[in-house]
Amino acid sequence: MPASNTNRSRPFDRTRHDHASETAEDYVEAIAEMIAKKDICRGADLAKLFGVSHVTVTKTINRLRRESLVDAEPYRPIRLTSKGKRLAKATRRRHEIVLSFLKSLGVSEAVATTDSEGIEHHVSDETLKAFQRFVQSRNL
Amino acid sequence: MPASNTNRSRPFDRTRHDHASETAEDYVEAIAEMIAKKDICRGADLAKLFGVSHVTVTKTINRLRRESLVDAEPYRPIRLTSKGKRLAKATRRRHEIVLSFLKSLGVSEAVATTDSEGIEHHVSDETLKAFQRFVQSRNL
DNA sequence: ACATTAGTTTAGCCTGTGCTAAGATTTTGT
DNA sequence: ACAAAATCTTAGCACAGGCTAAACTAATGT
Repeated sequence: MPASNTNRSRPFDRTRHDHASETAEDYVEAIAEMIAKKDICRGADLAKLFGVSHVTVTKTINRLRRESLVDAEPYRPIRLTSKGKRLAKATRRRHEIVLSFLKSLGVSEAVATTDSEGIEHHVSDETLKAFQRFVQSRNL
Repeated sequence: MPASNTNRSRPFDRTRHDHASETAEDYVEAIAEMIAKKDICRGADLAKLFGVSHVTVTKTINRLRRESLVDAEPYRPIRLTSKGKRLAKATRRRHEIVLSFLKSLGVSEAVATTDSEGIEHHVSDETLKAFQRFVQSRNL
């Protein structure tokens, strides 16, 4: 969530809600990627990807539906709403910047992949811009 | 937790447990800092610092006690066990590296402070070393 | 067509982290 | 000494995200 990341008033404002939106970001990003790759996204795929049970996926998807990020009838593949697509796009952009930044810094591909997953949700717009500047300066 | 951070086998291995250990890290770090500063740490201080109710603090402290990170009798100030102190020290080191790294990158003090809070828990040893190298190279 | 398999949902449980309200204990001020 | 203030605990609720077991629906193969 680019906007809310910027407006974090004070430190230590990370609560249950922050965790929930991180999960939301991970899900919409993964859903968008799967649809791009295989034209379809099923809960079972997400369960495998995230290493959780399909039941957990169902529950989370229901929450995302409540939040109008995801659009899916029972027993049907999962799609993103336009709101979900927007969030997925923003999350992906952020993720890519963090990943290429870590690689530019000299972190190995494997570790950069893992760490960028964790870091992407905690990077403000200002820091993201600093990351971009750095990558750009390295790729001259 | 430096060790477990390094050994993350695959991406997306962040579960309830990861969130719980982030909380643990934040708590022991804060407790150590308060004791260093004011010689004493009370739940009410933590509640104010983290912006949660004191009841939430009590519950979390109870969990940390179960995990032998914290040592406290009822209605008494909170202390760290040696395990807690070790974790606090490691967390603090990590935090400081991330913070000075962000500042070296040109991120403002305020934003670096906030972002380092979020990022510190997701940085592997390899990435941390890359951060250190960068800071060092800037401070020549 | 229909049985098997794959995928999904529902029910019911647990833990962590959040809350308010109410009660208990310590500390503090007079 | 003791009332007021500060601090802490307990009880009881909510929600997110984890699980297994069991039931249901859809897709697939012969």
